[in-house]
Amino acid sequence: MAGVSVRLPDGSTKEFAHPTTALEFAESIGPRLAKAAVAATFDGVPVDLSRTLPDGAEVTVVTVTTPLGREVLRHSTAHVLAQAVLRLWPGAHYAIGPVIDDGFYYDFELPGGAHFTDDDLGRIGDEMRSIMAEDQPFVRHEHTIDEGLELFGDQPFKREIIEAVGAGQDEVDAASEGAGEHGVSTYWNSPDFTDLCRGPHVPSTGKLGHFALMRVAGAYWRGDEKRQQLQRIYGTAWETADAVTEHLHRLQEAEKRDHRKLGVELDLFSFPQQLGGGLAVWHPKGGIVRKLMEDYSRERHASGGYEFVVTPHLANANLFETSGHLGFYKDGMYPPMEMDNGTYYPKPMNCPMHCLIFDSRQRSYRELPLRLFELGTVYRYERAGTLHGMMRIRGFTQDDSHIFCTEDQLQGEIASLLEFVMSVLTAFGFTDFTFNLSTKDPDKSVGSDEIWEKATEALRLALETSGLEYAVKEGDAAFYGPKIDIDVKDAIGRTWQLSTIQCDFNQPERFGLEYVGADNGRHRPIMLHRALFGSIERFFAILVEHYAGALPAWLAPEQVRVLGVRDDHQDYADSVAAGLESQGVRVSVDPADEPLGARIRRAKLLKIPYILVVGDDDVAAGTVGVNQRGSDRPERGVPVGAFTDTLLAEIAERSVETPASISGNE
RNA sequence: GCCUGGGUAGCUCAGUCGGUAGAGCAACGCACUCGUAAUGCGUAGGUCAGGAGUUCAAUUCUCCUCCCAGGCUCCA
Repeated sequence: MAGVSVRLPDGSTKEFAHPTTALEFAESIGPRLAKAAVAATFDGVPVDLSRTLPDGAEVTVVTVTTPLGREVLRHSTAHVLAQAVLRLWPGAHYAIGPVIDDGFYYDFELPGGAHFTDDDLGRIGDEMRSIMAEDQPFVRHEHTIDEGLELFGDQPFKREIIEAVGAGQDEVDAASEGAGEHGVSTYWNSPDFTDLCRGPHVPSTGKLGHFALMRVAGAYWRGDEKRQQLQRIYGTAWETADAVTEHLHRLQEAEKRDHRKLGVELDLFSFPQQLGGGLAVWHPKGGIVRKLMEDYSRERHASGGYEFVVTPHLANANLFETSGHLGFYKDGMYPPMEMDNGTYYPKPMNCPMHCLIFDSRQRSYRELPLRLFELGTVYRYERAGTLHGMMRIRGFTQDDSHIFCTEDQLQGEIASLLEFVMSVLTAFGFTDFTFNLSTKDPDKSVGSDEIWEKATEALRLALETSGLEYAVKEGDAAFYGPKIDIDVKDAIGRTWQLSTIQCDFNQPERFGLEYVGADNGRHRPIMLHRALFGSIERFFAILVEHYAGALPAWLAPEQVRVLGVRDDHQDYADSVAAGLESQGVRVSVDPADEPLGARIRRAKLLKIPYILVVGDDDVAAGTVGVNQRGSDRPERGVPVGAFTDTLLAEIAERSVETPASISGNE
C-alpha cells in the first residue's frame, strides 16, 4: 500500500509511509496529545482513534477537554452504564443512551417489570467502576442489517431501531444509534456486552472514571406517552474528578437561586395547599414587585401606542368553538360550568375576547394598526406532573396584546415589535437574546397552506430586515399561525423562552373580522399576538432566579433599611427613613433591641440593597453609614442628601447595576 | 397523566426495630444599648399531610387520596 498524506488543522500536511491509525498520528505529533486524545475527526467526521487515516483527509485529534471530546467520554460512559445494568439485571432490555448537556442517560426495561430505585444507583456505579478497572476495549464492527437483527435477537428496542432504517420517520434516531442504509455498526467491549452505536468511543473503558449517576426517572419509549415507559438513569461525566465536583457545585449554586426556595425565604409568595395545586398567592413583598413590573409594562405600552382593554375570566363555550381553542386544547382547559343560558369556560387565552372588541363596531383602515393590550388572567388545567412553582402554574396573567393591522403594515409592525420586546426586556437586565422562528405543524393547525406561507414569510422578512439571526423550529407553531419566540440568557447562562410574536391570519377569518379600506371595500385584518413577559408569574420567577433574589433597587420590595446603633439614635433613624419615604423610597427601620450585627445580618439575608447604620457621628453631622448590598466595605459619613440623590437616580434610571460608590468620591 | 423519591413546629432537619415527639433558626416576652453578617434568659408552637385498615396500642406496618421534588409527556 502506498503512503498516505493528511492535512492538519493548521494547513500543514503530514506523510506516512504505512497505514497509520489516528492514535499513531496523535503520537507522531506528541505523547501529551496522544494521552489526552479520546477520538479523532476525518474531514470533520468523528471517528475512533483506532481508525486508519484515509489519504488526503483533514485530520484533527479530539482531546477530552473539548466539547466533542466530552461527548465521546459521556457516550462511552453511557455504554458502561448499560453494561453494568445488564450484568446486574440479566435479561434487561436496553434502549438508547445518548449524550445530553453536561451528561448522558440510558433507558432500560428491567425483567419482570422491575424498576430502579434511588438505592440502585450506588450498586450500578460500583459495577461501572469495576468495568472501567477491567479496561475493556471498545471494538468497532460493521454488520449488515440482517446480521444486526440477528445479533440483537433478544433486544426488542435495538431491533426496532434497526428496523426503522428505510421506514422514514425514525431515520435520524436510527442513524445516531449506528443504523443506516449501509448497515449497522456495533461496539464490542467484552464477550458479555455489545451495543449498537455510531461511535466514536474512547479506546477502552480504562479511559473513563470521572462520572456520577444523578437520578432515576421514567421516560416513554420514543418519547411517545402512548408507548411503554422505560426506566431512565441520568449521569454526568467529565475529564477529571475536579471537573465532576465543579459541575455538582454549579448545580448546587443553581439550586440556591430556585425561585421556590427564595419565594419562601424572601416572603414573596406561596402555594397554600388549601388553594389547590398550581395556584399561587402573592404576599406583600412579591406583590409590590409584581406591581412595579406591571406599572412599567403599562407605561411602556401606553407610550408604545397600545390601548388598554379589560375582559372577563369566563366565556361562553361558543367563543372557544369559534376560536378553535376547544378543538385543540379542551384537555388543557378547566372543565365547563353549566349555567342557565349555556356552557361557560374559564378562559385559557385572551385573544378571542380581543377579537370581539375589534368586532364590536365597524372598523376603518384609519384605525389600524389597532393595538389592544391587557394584563389578562387566564386559567389552564396543566397536568399535575408539569406544575413547577411560578414557572408552570394553573392560573396566571399574560401581558397580552393583539395587534390588528393591514397586510401592508404587517412587516413594519413585526419589526417594531422586535425592537419593543428587546427594549423592555433590557430594562429588566436581560441583554442576550436568541430568536426562533416556528413553522406549521401539519397535524395540528388550521388554515390553508397559502395563508401559512404568507404569515411565515412575513415573520422571516421582519427578522432578516432587522438583521437578527434566528433558528427555524419546524412544526413548532401555534395552531393558528407561525411565531417568533425570543429566548433570553440569564446570569448563570441558562436560557428561558420568554416573549412570543405570533402571526395569525386564521382567527380574523374565524371571527369574520373586517375593516373598511380606503377603497371603500371590506378587508380582513391580520392579527399579531404577542406577549413580552409571557406570564407575569413565570417572568417574575425568572427574574428572581436571574438575580438570585437580589433584585435591582428599582424592583426591590424593600430598598433601604435604617439601623440605629443604640436606642437613642432611633429618632434620627426615623427621620432619615421619613425623609426617604417622602421621596417614594421603600424603607423601614429596625430598632436597636438586638445587636447591630444581628440586624445587619437579617437585612443582608433579605437582600435589601442598602442598609444605613446611624450612630453618634451621624446624628451630629447629618450623615449615614451606607452598607451596600454585595459590598463588605461600608462607607461611613455619607451626607443624607448625597445618599438620597444617588439612590433616587439609581431608581429613576431603573438601573440593573449597583453604583460603585454612593458618595461619588471613589 | 406516567415513573422514582418524599411529606414530622413558620423554616431546616433529627427521631420512633409499633407504646401519641425533639433540636437549631424564626415568632412572642423580659433583660441587654451595642458602629457593620447570629446578645442572653424565658415562653409558646405539632391530629407527625388527610382518610381507611391491621393491632391492646399506628407518627411508625398496609391500602387509598392529596400535596411536594426530580424526570417523561404536554405547554394555545
